[in-house]
Amino acid sequence: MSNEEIKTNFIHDIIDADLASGKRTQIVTRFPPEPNGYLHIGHAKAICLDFGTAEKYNGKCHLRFDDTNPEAEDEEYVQAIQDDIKWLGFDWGENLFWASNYFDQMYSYAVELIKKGKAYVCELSQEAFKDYRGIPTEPGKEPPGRQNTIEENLALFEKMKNGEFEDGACVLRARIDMASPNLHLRDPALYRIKRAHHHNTGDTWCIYPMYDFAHCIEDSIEGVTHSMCTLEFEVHRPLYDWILQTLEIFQPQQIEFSRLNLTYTVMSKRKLLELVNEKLVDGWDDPRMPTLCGMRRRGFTAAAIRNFCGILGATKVESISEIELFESIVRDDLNETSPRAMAVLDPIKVVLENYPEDQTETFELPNHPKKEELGTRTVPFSRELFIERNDYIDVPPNNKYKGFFVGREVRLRGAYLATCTAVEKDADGNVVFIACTYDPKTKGGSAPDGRKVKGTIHWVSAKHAVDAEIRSYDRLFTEENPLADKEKDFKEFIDPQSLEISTAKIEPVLAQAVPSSRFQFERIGYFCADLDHTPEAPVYNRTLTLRAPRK
RNA sequence: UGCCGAAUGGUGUAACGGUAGCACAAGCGACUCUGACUCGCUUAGUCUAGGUUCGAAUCCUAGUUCGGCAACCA
Repeated sequence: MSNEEIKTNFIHDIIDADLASGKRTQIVTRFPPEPNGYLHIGHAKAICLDFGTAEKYNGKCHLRFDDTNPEAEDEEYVQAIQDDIKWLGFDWGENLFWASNYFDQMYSYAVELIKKGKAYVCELSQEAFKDYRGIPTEPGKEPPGRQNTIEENLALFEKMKNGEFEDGACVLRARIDMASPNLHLRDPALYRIKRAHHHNTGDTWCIYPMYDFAHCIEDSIEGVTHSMCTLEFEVHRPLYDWILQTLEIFQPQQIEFSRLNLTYTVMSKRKLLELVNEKLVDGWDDPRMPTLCGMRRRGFTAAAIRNFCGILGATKVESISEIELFESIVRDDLNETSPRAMAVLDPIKVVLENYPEDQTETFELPNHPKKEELGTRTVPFSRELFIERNDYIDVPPNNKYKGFFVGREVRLRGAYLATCTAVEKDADGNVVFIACTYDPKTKGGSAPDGRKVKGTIHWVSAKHAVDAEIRSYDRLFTEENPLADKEKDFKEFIDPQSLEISTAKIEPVLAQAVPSSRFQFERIGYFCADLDHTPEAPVYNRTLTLRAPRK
């Protein structure tokens, strides 16, 4: 696998300039997940940028849980998020932080804002405030309470904190500009009353800071120099800056980049949740999901995901990347690293009529055609074998056909050359078994007389074969962009064939593999032993097929 | 009709005033004990119009198109 070079991008240009000018002398970034769901490949892009940038500049990247909304968040996600980041190969070391650990500090900053006349308690209902905020093309109106004295606001805010108001009775607002063309500057809410049990602070607080107030302060406290986020926060940046400037505290620079979108998938947390809730997939770690746990179960590698994110880079252009690029990078990685083995997915029996009935022999086959260091494995061979049904045909369609037809000699990979002599069919014309003769002088697969054969096919010895459940996964949706059609629900575009379960004949080493091990099933694709896999009941997930010409 | 942002082959990106390059995709071919891998070749791009300049994808102006923004979510 090529090491995932961090390409330069516009963010690094900014950092280079900041370092050159002396504005910054060290680089601190952060990845700030809200513990309210599982990480997906879109998050991986952010993780690679945040951690990758810190790595590139010998800086630090903090992992900070942005746990400011206890209603939405849950402890269950905290460990899963950490596991996923570690799996991707990043390490935050000692730098694990929680927004909730700053609640005291945030509260005093809010008090400070009030003292500066820059915040006030507003008793307008959420609904009523909409009226005052106005619409983009027209200025808003001054809400009642905006002219409260500092003392009044201080007292009211304290009451808010002390639980003297009902949930939603009032909020603390920044006093900025009710006529601003940027709606986020029309006196945004800073604190809301919400009696919810917090996983970290318990019932200490009944008021919680809003994202806009909390996030910039978290970054500032931690000395983050470059705070990267996605494009939709662009219009929040003036507020981010306003809060820190008004508070006169350390000011990180917020830099926005575009989200990762992929063809044939959806990325929004809400939509993924719909798939899970409606049981259209088998949970968050369904191998068709773009979640990191799903992709891991599918057999995709962390290196491929990192490499992919690195190749995509970062820009401010809204884009949708082709899944083909990701798949190509996965294949590159898996081709290098996966041991080979043989499995027959659609078996049909071959009988080598001149091979002794009770004989069994074994072959030591290399696990990788180009990497000797991956070693060899023992593969048993006997008179009856399984081969793929489509490796026999009555009449070859073209001269590229590799398989058997009557009279055709092919190579049984790593074993012998064999010639098809006859085929046995049932009343309906279905092939029951194929009769062949093998050439004992071709042991190992090459003929002493130097004759060439057109094809090499894979096989499994019938009496040694183990039945395995194969879960063949494919792209979840039939449309490149399942969200493009506004008339239809994206779930209508789910491909019913995105999971097909079958039973295969696999060679013994594949049964013995431990869960999560990856193989290339020769001539078929890349497979990964599922979490459910046991030697007695093997289960393999298809990660990807081998590259194949389009049908 | 307000504000913010973005426009380079089919897709994702690079070029930082000096030969528009790379990868994926697509097509053709070679090689092959995997129709894989590998290798060779081909197709294809600077949103438009002006301007500055010896020279513009890059700077300026105007326009066009696309995206985001009106949670007590993040």
